[in-house]
Amino acid sequence: MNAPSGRGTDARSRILQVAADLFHKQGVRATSPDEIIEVSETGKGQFYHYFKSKEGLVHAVLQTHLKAIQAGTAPVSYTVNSWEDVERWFFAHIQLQRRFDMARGCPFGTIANEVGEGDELTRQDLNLIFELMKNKLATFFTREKAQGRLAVDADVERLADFCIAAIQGGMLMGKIRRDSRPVETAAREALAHLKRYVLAGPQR
Amino acid sequence: MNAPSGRGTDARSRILQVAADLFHKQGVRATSPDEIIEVSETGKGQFYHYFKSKEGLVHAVLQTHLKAIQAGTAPVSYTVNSWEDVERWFFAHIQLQRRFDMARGCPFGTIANEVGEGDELTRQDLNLIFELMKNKLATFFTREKAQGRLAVDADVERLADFCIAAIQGGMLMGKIRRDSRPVETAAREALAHLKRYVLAGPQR
Amino acid sequence: MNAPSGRGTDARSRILQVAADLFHKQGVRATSPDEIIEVSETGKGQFYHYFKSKEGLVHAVLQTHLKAIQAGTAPVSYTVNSWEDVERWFFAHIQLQRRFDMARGCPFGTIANEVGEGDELTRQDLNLIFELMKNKLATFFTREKAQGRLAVDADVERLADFCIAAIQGGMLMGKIRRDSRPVETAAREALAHLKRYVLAGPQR
Amino acid sequence: MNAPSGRGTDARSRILQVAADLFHKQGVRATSPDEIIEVSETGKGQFYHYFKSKEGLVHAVLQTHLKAIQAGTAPVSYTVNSWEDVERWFFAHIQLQRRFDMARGCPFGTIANEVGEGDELTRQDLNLIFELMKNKLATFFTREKAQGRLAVDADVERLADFCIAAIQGGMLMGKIRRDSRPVETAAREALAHLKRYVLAGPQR
DNA sequence: TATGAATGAGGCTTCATTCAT
DNA sequence: AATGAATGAAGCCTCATTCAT
Repeated sequence: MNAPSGRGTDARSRILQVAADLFHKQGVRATSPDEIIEVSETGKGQFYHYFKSKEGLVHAVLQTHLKAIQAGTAPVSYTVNSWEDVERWFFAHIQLQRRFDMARGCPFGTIANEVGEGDELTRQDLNLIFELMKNKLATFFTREKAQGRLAVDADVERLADFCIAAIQGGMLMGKIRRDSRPVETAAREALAHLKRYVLAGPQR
Repeated sequence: MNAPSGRGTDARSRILQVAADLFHKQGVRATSPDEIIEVSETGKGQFYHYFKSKEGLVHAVLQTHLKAIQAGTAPVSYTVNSWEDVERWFFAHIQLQRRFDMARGCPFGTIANEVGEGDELTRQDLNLIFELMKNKLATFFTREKAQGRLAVDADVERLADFCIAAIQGGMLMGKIRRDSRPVETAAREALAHLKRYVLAGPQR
Repeated sequence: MNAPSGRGTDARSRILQVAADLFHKQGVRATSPDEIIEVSETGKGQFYHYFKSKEGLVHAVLQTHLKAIQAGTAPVSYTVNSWEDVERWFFAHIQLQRRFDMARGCPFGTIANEVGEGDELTRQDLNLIFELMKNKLATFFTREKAQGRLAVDADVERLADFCIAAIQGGMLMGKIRRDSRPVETAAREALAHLKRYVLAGPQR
Repeated sequence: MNAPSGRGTDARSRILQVAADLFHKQGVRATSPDEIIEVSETGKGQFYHYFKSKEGLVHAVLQTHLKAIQAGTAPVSYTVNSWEDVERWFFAHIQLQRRFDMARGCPFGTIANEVGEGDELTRQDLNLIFELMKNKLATFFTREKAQGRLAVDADVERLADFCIAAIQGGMLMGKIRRDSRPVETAAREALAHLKRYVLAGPQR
């Protein structure tokens, strides 16, 4: 995602980083190219040189997020190989939100909320991200099930979707209450629900 | 101003209705006073005669929503007196979303997602709405518990928060997938979770 | 100037009073009918019932000032019958300005400054006020001269104009320095200049 | 931005020139960015590219005036090295006013009169200009005094302030009478007052 | 790569006034 | 005499983008 040099401080990366942060903080609509340009200390020309439009930048930002998730370099680890990882996944979201004093929601949820009928591209980009998240969870559940540690009537896909919905909704409530308890509740109840499907399973 | 008769066709109501719809459809930021004025067929002056600013209009819209919830005239019924009502509550949200072809989220969630550090007033307004929603649910759970039909270890407040988080997250996912299944899943799993706390209860 | 009843608190007077104050404080252009209406606690209708336009109000305000000067009820006494009165005249302006923390200039000068090519009516109204001021001063000087107490080469009209210019300029400088010394200086130097024309004169 | 060559035909200079003229003609409040944009044949974007706000433009205009005074390129010469220069200074103001058919006042006085409690920046800018004017006069008076050509009881600072007040007040009166005589009077009387402090002085 | 001038549509708000009751 | 709904032009400013260097 960075320039091949990997310096990470070239204009393109700076714009990308600043944009990601501002989008998270205030949303896409509320963030103007001008603001990004100013904060990233680049020029107008640079902006439109690297990204053909604001929409193009949103795409690039989401791609960057996607790659970070895949590479495991995102602030939240989406790799799930154990029940502890599931818990970690939930609580990492809460941590993230706390880092911003409960004034922000999920970086993807925030952008997702803003997509309108015309933003098909952005919707697809977000879809990819949420699909990836879902798969990471579902894959773990599937494995557990295969090993007889999850109830046969557990629908792994649905459980994954449920996790994402719970954390997204929780973060939204956390943001508007400016209180971490709503998210914590959502996470804990969701976990409690998941655990009901867990079986003793064969000893490893 | 608003005649007690509730005619609903005066400029103020028209603006309020149009604004509520556009805010739901595309968010607050993406909706300009000009657009509201045009669609509601009023004049610029009228807009600022009735609402001192766009923020003031948002406040008025949210107040209207709040009153509609309290009065039971909202498109979703927030009155919960039975487990069927809880189900109805979940599915009414899904219905609402389906009515708009899964292109919109929750009217409150959409606005909530957009609040920034400066929109303290709006945040408070939303808080009131979500508190009300929560209370309606929590009150029912409390009653059930009092009658021995809910497990003693069920935290009614948390269960209510969990319901709201699940439906909010579900609707957001539904919108970005443009598919009703994610919400349905969220609703069903949440319900399943709730039901686990239900006891046989004393015969009436 | 008030309604015949002289109550002084009817809508018309209230508007007039508020307008005079706001015009003095911030000028005519910066004062909107809406602001006057709000502060005077009247309604739109009242405003346009009593004054056919904002310009009409300016006219009425200036007429009121003129009448107050004539009646001797203005905050500054424009009656000049002795050299002490001349001094009083100068220092009353300074007092007035001090009352407003040196944040305002002369009520007439402030309005005068704003007249443009199109405001012929307002210009005439101000002319009348300044003519009146000038006459009050010139009349005194003439009397003094007739009694042999003023040098024969003293041009009474010019001395009067000079007094007005000095105090107007002084007040302007006082306002932009937010310091009373510039006006005081202007007043004192002007007075010193006038005194040079004074003769011992016949004993009374 | 402003090329050192001083071409004066780039957008920024054009805006500055047009603004200075319109501010002088009709005041700051009566001059809209749109009008400046139209007359200067630039675009809205240009305006806000070069000046962050209307207030910023006022600041730039006043800075330009200040520099012109310092550089001696202003329409009125503020350099005073002799009594003829003092006279020239007074009459240059009158000339300036006559050039505009007595329909305008002093470019600085006009802006000064409009400053309100909130325009601290503008007030400071004007202060600088008037201070500069005052110093140019006071410096000359001081020199004269040092050379024994001015009465020892002459307060040079006060005389300078007095000159400025007289000319400012005179111009204001000139504008509202649309007659040059009031200013001329103010100038002549002020000069007469100054001359009273002049001593024969040592022969050069 | 990089800079920043230029463009014009549009966003939010206030203005002065008129009209109907 | 009084109220406040209605109107639309205008005021100040930001937006997303393109262009020339």
